[in-house]
Amino acid sequence: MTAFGFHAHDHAHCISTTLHRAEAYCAAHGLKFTPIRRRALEILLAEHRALGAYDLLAELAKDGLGTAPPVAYRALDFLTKAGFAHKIEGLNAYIACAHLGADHSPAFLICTECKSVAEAETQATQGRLGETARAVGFRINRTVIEALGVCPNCQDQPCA
Amino acid sequence: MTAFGFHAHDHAHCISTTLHRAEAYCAAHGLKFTPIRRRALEILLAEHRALGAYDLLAELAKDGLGTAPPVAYRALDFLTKAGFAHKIEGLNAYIACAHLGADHSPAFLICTECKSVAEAETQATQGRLGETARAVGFRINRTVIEALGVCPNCQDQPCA
DNA sequence: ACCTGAAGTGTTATGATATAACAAAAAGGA
DNA sequence: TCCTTTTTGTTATATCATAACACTTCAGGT
Repeated sequence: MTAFGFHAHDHAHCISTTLHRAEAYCAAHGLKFTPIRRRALEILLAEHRALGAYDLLAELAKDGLGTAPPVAYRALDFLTKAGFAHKIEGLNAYIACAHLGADHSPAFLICTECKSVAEAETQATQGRLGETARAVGFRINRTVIEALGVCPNCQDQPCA
Repeated sequence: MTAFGFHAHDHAHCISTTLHRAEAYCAAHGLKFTPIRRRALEILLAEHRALGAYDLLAELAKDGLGTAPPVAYRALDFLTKAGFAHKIEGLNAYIACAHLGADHSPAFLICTECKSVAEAETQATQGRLGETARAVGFRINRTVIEALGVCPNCQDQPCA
């Protein structure tokens, strides 16, 4: 059990169902869910926190799945392109997608105390940014929306 | 002249007024607007584009203002803390603030073709992200809001 | 079964971004 | 002046990311 959207939940279940969904998605789209890629997703899913590429690599190395940086970056490249993971730009770190399957524009609430991350949905084309874009004729391809702050759990423990 | 919010404008004037505003702000707040810091802001202002720290350093070096990375990072640290510049997380690059003086939550429209950047204002606590944050009790300290896409100028020149 | 081409993997090296640490100099107040 | 704080100069190193190339694996066509 760990924070998910800052709430406790059945984490083992959450991991296994997501892995199965990823498997199904790959089968349906002709993508190869190789051992390295599968294990990388599993590692990211093990925490609802952003992991650095080298942290991921260290975990992969423990399983004998590779030791050089490209191993981790290739896996992350696959996972992010497939929509199974996202990069948190503000942290140079990576996190498993919480809404696997849907083609979406994620937004993140990142706790700077405990490093846990919650994923929210946004409609980038709505809101002030979308208005501004339309007003000046800017075409949006991708959005990076991240809020840094303090999650409810950490607010309850002010001096932890 | 270069793009500003993707529109042409009197750029020399824009640089000098912003520098003067920064000077006034520093005087009013007891901050030291040293030659390195002033020149760094001037360099960032010279383009409405995001510049890498090492690009900035190269420019500073031309003026004999330093050659080692900390020189650039210290200047950027000062400028960002003073609100004179922002970091574009999606590019690991830095840009002069277009709304100097106001304490604000900037949002950016970043053209991936010509690298020009427009700065918009947002109210982070409004919109979907703010709703979600309030709903789960998350306290937002800082937001990163960036849209990557194609500016109107580059849409007009599809095969440039 | 065989070839072939595309995708994936192993590995070395390097590039790009950023900071730690500490000494020297400058600025500003008591 | 003297002392403290801030800024600067410099070396070294940490951290994040990719280029390049050889080798392997696997699916599809014949």
